[in-house]
Amino acid sequence: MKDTKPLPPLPSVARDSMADQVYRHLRDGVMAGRFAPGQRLTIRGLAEALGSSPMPVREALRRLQAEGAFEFSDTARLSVVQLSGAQLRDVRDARVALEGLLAERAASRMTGVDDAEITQLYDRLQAAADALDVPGYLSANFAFHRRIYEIAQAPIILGAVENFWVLIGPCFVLVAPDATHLRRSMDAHRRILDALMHRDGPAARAAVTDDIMQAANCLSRVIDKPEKARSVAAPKRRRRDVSA
Amino acid sequence: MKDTKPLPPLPSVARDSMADQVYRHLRDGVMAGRFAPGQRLTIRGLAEALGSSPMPVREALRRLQAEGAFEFSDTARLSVVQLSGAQLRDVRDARVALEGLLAERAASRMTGVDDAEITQLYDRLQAAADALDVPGYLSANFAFHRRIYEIAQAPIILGAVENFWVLIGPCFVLVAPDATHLRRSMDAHRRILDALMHRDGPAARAAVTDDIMQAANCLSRVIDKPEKARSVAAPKRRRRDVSA
DNA sequence: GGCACCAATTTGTGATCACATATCTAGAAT
DNA sequence: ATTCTAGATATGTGATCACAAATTGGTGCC
Repeated sequence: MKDTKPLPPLPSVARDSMADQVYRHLRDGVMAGRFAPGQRLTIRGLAEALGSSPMPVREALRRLQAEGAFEFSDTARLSVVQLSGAQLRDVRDARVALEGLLAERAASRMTGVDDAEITQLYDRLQAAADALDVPGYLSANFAFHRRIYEIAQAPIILGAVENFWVLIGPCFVLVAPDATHLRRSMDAHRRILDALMHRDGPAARAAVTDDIMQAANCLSRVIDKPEKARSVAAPKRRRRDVSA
Repeated sequence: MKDTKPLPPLPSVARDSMADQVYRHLRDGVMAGRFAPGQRLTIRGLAEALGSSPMPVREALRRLQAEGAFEFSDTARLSVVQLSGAQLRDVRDARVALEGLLAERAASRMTGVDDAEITQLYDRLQAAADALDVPGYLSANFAFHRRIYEIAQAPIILGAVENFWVLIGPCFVLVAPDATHLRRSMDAHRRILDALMHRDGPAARAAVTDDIMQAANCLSRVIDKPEKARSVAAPKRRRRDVSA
């Protein structure tokens, strides 16, 4: 009769409002390169695609606006942020500084359990690279780096780093699956893995730096060059928002 | 009769919605240390204090949640984020990395016009320090650093740095006006100023690093020590939200 | 006196509506 | 055929309401 008390201690699954779900969904989508730079979206359109009312979408978008993923134009129109070449270099430099810090710290805190997990994520990354699966590669790449940085036990810094990932996510829709780039990238990842296994902080920092620099070089080749590839950002007419 | 066209070109003041105003107001308040760590707030209370409906406040809070200034607990209760000692050290390290980068870059891009502006902001900072005016000092301090970093022309990185400032803002309500600390801080600021005037990047980075490290030391003395000072965060009863 | 229990209030969340403005679509004039 | 214009539609913003969960305040029981 009075077993109404033993219930409260249940995990409570950390509170997951609809706005939170929409937020994570959109954020993951941005980081996985499912939105093109400059792409126009609408609150109502996203709400319909996600099967919710506009309200949770509004709140999720405000968060993503703060993170720099989306922007509201002067005329209050919603669009995916489009980074310039200079801004892309800023992100690169900031990433080198912050992720280098995290990589170095992670190397000194690695344990045997971490070795196994990191290696497993590395294998998944390799598989995505072999399959030339860009979205899959992006997800696996971020998962690989995130797991490493989590070992550094600096959630605040990791949060800032993830914000930068959100910024560069859309840029990757402009780059086609390039075997050469993927191979070079995997080379850097291999060096990151080795450095971590040897608990070599400076080497881990150097490898992460190379990885970031190389990704930036790859992106700089397609940014600030309004040649083609714009077909992705502006599909002529009917720019109905994506369902992703 | 057809003078409806010549109007559009008006400045349009860059679109300033009520949600934007509330956002800036709260953000400035947090950075100026007008909110205590852990302080409980309510959407309706803030809306009433700011003379708006709950709607703009909700959207502003979502942005500030993304920046880490406020948080919604498991039970969806709103409060000012309270950084632990470890998190404070993370912010310190990230600031050293990012602000050092910006300071070094600023030193190489300084012009005579910048010299005058920075000097002027330095004088304002000195005045606030002499008056032992903590809120005024905080505002002047951030304005001084922001102006310097703007010269580095890396808005993306500056945005990330300002996010860190938002995080440490509330901590400063716990620290009383300390003449010793303020004097030491002004010493670092003096060195920053000198380095910039001599266009000495490495020296500017070193001075900024010292400034950040010293501020962190100051804060670490009052964080993670639940002695008193909690009277500010929890005014016994009636924790009606502030009007600031 | 302390503690458990229940009613009243508070509060975040989601939904819906009204409105102003921007954008789009058609139609007409040249 | 092109361009300009006016009607129609689309869209972000702000306000209000309903609701469920949580907090609070008081009451009585041990």
